[in-house]
Amino acid sequence: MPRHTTPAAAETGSASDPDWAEYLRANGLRATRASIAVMKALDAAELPLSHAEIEALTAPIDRVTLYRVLDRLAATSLVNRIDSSDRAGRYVAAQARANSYFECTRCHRVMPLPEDPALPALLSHLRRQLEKQ
Amino acid sequence: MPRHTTPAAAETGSASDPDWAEYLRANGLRATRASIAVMKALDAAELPLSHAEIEALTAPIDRVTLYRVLDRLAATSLVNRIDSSDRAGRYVAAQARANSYFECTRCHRVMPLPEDPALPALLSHLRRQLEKQ
DNA sequence: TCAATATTGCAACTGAGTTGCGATAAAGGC
DNA sequence: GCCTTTATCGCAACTCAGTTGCAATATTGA
Repeated sequence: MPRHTTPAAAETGSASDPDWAEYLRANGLRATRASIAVMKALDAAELPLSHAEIEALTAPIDRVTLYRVLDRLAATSLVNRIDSSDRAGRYVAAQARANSYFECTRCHRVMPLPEDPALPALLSHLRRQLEKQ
Repeated sequence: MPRHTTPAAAETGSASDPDWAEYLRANGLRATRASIAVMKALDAAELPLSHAEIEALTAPIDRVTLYRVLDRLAATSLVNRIDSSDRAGRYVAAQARANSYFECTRCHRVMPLPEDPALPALLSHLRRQLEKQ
C-alpha cells in the first residue's frame, strides 16, 4: 500500500518527511512532542489506529496526554475518530480519511469503503442544530 | 411517524398487538418477561434506544439481564446494535432497521439514512474471515 | 528573555459493558 | 399437570475506555 499524502502546506524537505510542527501551527495548534509524534504515527499507519496502538507507537507519552492530544487533533479535524463496536475509538489522519468505513466484528479492524451518499442529510441536520444556537 | 411493521408470522390478534412470545420462540429464543418487554419497547420506539432508555421503559428489569437480553436479540438479529460516539450502543428492532444511520454529535440521537453500497465489500471480508475457520 | 497561556503527567474517578455463580423460570417429555 | 433439563435472572464484583482536577512544565508571542 502506498504512503498517504502528506500535508502540502507543511512540506519543507523531501516528500517523505513533512514538517509536522509547521503543519500543526498552521492549524492553530501548538507543536508539542506528543502531537508531533501522534501525527507521524497516524500518517505512517495504513489503517485507523486505536488509542492503545498509538500509545505503543509513541511511548513513553502518558495515556491521558494522548487522549487529550487526539481530542485536540480531532477538534481541528487534522484527525478523525471512528467509532467501533468494541467501544475503543480508532483514529485516522484526516488527509488519509475515506468517506466510509466498515469494521470486522471479529477482529475489530476498521477498513475504508468508497463514497457514500450520507452527507446531504447529515449536513442539513447539523445546520438545524447550529441554528438552535 | 407511523408505527413500525410488526412481525407477520407472530400476528394473532389486531395489527397493533403482535404476539411477541410466539415471535421469539419462532426465532429459537425463550419467551421471558424481559425479552418480551424489550421487543415491545423497541417496536414502539421511533428511533434507536440506548440501554438506559430501554431500562427506563422496561423497569424493574435488572440492568445486567437487560444487557444479556439485548445481546441475545442481537445475536439472533431480531434487534440490531448501532455504535455511537458516546460509547453507549443504541438498539433497533430489526424489522424497523434502515441500512445506514448517522448520529448527531451534539445530542447523540441516531437517525436512519437511505441505502448504502457497503454490503458487497463487507460480505467478502466476512467470508474470508469465516474461511479462516 | 519573560510573561501569558496551553499542555503535561499523575491520581482518582465515571460509566458502559462483562463475568461468576447460586437462585429461578421456561420448554419439552411424560 | 408434573418433572427434568436447560436457559435465564439477579446480584456483587470487575474490566476497560475515556474523563476530570490540579500542580508542574513547556510553548508562544511580545
